Order: sequence, then structure tokens, then C-alpha cells
Amino acid sequence: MAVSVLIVEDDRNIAELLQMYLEKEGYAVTVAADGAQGLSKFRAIKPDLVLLDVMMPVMDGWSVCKTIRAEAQTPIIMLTAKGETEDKVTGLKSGADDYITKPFEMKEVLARIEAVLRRSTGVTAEKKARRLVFDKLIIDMDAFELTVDGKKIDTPPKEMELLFYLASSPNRVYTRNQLLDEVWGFDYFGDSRTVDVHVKRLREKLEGVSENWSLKTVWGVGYKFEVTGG
Amino acid sequence: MAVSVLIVEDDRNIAELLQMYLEKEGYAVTVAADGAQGLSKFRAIKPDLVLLDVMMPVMDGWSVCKTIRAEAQTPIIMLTAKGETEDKVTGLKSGADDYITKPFEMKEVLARIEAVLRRSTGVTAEKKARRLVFDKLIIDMDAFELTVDGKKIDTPPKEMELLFYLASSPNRVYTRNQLLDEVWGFDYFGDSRTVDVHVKRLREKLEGVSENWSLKTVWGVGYKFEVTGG
DNA sequence: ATTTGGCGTGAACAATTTGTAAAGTCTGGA
DNA sequence: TCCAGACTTTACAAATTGTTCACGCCAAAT
Repeated sequence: MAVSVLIVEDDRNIAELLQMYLEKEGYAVTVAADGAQGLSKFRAIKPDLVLLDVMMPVMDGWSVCKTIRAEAQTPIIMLTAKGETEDKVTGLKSGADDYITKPFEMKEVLARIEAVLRRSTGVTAEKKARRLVFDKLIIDMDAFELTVDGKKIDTPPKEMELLFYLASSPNRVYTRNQLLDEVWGFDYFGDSRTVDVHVKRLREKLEGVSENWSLKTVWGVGYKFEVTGG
Repeated sequence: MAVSVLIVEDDRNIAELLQMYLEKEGYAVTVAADGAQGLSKFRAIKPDLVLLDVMMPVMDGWSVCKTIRAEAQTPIIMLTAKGETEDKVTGLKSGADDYITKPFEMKEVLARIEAVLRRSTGVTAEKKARRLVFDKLIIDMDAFELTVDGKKIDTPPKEMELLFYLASSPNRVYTRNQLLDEVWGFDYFGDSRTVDVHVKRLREKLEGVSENWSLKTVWGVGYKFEVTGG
């Protein structure tokens, strides 16, 4: 499957240039003309990487960057005008993975994209992403640690795995049976109410920490890890 | 190319039911009425997946399962009567990949088929669009969210499914009985006026939002989701 | 205009689903 | 073996949804 790149850039010339070049290199490219549109396209297509301009109408690059970071680990490369060096700090703080200054050469863009993808897929190709970061919440399956509001919370395996699974696809609903299949294993034949109990215990650990996400019940269907735009 | 499924089941009703549903989902279905026939058809068409009943004349499910396993890695899902929990162990030992207990819901069968295929090959039948977008209206069955005019509207399962079904084929009329079959399930025997009530509640949520679409009554026939050129 | 069957609506009732506490079971380590 | 923590099951109240029913109105046919 092709690697997909979302370009968020209001200057149509630059956007088209990038698109043309990247498509020639075999990337699947989507273009958004402002921050708001970028965010909505991001949610719709879940690209492998985002090229994000800083100066944009409607919603600037930093905001988009932070919002994306609150929902996903997708690598982000920021594009900014020359001379705004202080932006670099802001950008990296907002969660960007790399940083390119205009005017840039296409070769450089390509090189950086490949570097970032290598870095992130080097982790995700073999293993899946084993670490999820949301606002005030870190789910680290490598260290097997749950960090809530800066504090480590001792959490049993099943709860960790359940939360990790739900949070891996924010906003998506899973039925109890799906969760039993995926978290407990397809050969598990227990009562589906077991899920309820684990959700309850997770909620005790997570409640009141952030307005941006929560474990939500979808009545008559199941559960989801809901993330509201930050 | 279509994904092919072989159903080995001696109960003609169940077999036809499964066939109908799976074909509607885009699978190429072949049916065999007993174990021996199942095995010979398996060898002839080499399906991508096998649905295998346990209790059958001529050659029971376990034997067929073991024989298939000796020749191929094709995923196998066993079908068995309720309450025979020890069969679960036997089934998994015989090499089955999953296990469904009768009576089952079609949705669950589909979910399990897709789960097994995803595990083994990563290929499933074409997915339907699970998300419909109209002017000021988003029906998202993955997140199980109805968004009207930018606001999320809390909507019960039946209403969501009914709206989704109607909106999947805009301008097409469905009779109450068709809707009961498709949304409520073929085995539902309630009053068809139930549909009216759900339509009414949907209309309350949707009224006055857009000129471009509406839930319309087709007198003497049924309902449709009407979309006027946008 | 009248008639007839279909439809909209509100409310009562039934059924299902969920939150939660608590008890029971399992498991690995001391 | 015993213990402690983790997991599962059970039970029941509370919340939410699904269904039925009755009544009055409306569309279409005569």
C-alpha cells in the first residue's frame, strides 16, 4: 500500500509543487488549503505523514500540530518562512518531528520525509506503535506504564491492553465481543460483562484528568476512547 | 478478485441464510450439504475460508476440519449448537480458527469472518462505506455518531441503523417490511408500525436542518431518504 | 363529499443494557 | 502451602431504549 502524505498549505503554488514532486516519488498525496480543512482531512484519511505550513488562515500550523498530536502519533514536518528561528522551538514543543525552512529544495523535503518515516516506521513496521500520547495521558506498552497527569499509575495487564487497544483507534466504537476477541483473544469464551468491569476500573484511574478525552459508553453498542478536538 | 467462502452445512435454511448474507457483503459463496461433499468442493475450488457445521451426516465437522488442515492452511470457522462447550476445545484442537455458537446473528458471523481473514491474509471483502456525509449531516457508523449541523446528536442504535440504511441508498423507497428485515433482522416478527415511531424520532432530530434532504413518506409504500440536487 | 385505509403522534409499557459492589476463582511467588 | 493481586462472574438497581396501542388526521379513490 502506498505511503500517504497530507500537505496543509495555503499557498497553492507551493502545494502543487510539493504534490507533483511527491506523487512522482510514489506517495499518495492529499492537499488541504487551510488549518481547519487540514485537520478534517487528517481525520478522514489518517495519513502516514503530515507536511504542515505554519502561516495559514482559519487555523495556524501550531494549533493544527497540537491537535493532531493529541489524537495521533503521525509524524509531522513543519514548513516555515526563513528567519523565524524562534518558531523552531515552538514547533518542536508543539510536537513536530522535523522542520523545514522556506524556500526549500525538493530534494531536501524528500530526504527529510524519508528520514522521518524511517525513524517512525522503524518502530512501527516491525512492532506496532507501542506508545500512545494524549493530553495528560501516556500509554506505554513497552515499559508497561500508564502515566496520568504526570503520575505513574499502577495498572494491571488486562486494563493496560484494553485501554491501549481502544486508544489505538480513537473515537471508534468496539462491541464487547470485538474487545474480547482482540484483547482477550479469539479463543476466550467468558462473559462479556467482564469488559464492563475493566472499563469501570480504568475510569476510576482516568476520571477528571482531561476534557479532551474519555472512555465513553455507546449505549447498545459498546465502548470507545473518545477524543474531542483540542 | 472476490473473496470466496465455502459453507458446509446440512440444514438448508441456515445454509441459504448464510449464503444470502455473505453474497450481499461481496463474498463468493459455495454451499455443500454434507462433509464428504464439502471436502470435495474444498479441493475443487480452494476457497479463502470455510464455514463448517459440526453435526452433519456422512462425515462430521471435526473429520472434515482435520482433513482440510492436513492439506491446507485455509482458515476454518466451526458452527455448533449451543451448550456444547467442550466442543470448543475439540474444535480448536482440530485446527479450527474460530468458533460460532448457534443460534448466531449474521452480524457476528460477518465480524468473525473478517477478523479471521484479517489475521490470516489481511484481505476481506470490499467494505461498505461506514460513513455518509450530506449537507449538514454526518452519519458515522464507526464512531456511532450522528452529527447534525455541526452538533453531535445522541442517537440510539436502532435509529442510527435505520437512518444509515435509508441514507445508504438515497431516494430509494423501502417498505416497512423491507426495513424490518434489513435493520431489525430477518427473524424479527414485530408490528411494522414500529418503523413509523423510529422515523418520527429521527425526524425530530433532523427537521429544519437542510433543504437538500429529508425523510419522506411514500404513501402506501414506505419511506425513503430523499436528496434533492445539491 | 364521503369513505377507507394509511399515517403521525404521544404516552404507557416492556425489554434490554449498563454501572457497580461484592463474592468467587485463578495464578504465580514467597 | 499460603498469600496477594488479578481476573471473572454474579446479582441487582438504575437508566435507556424498543414496542405497542389508541386516537385523530390525512391522502387517495369512488
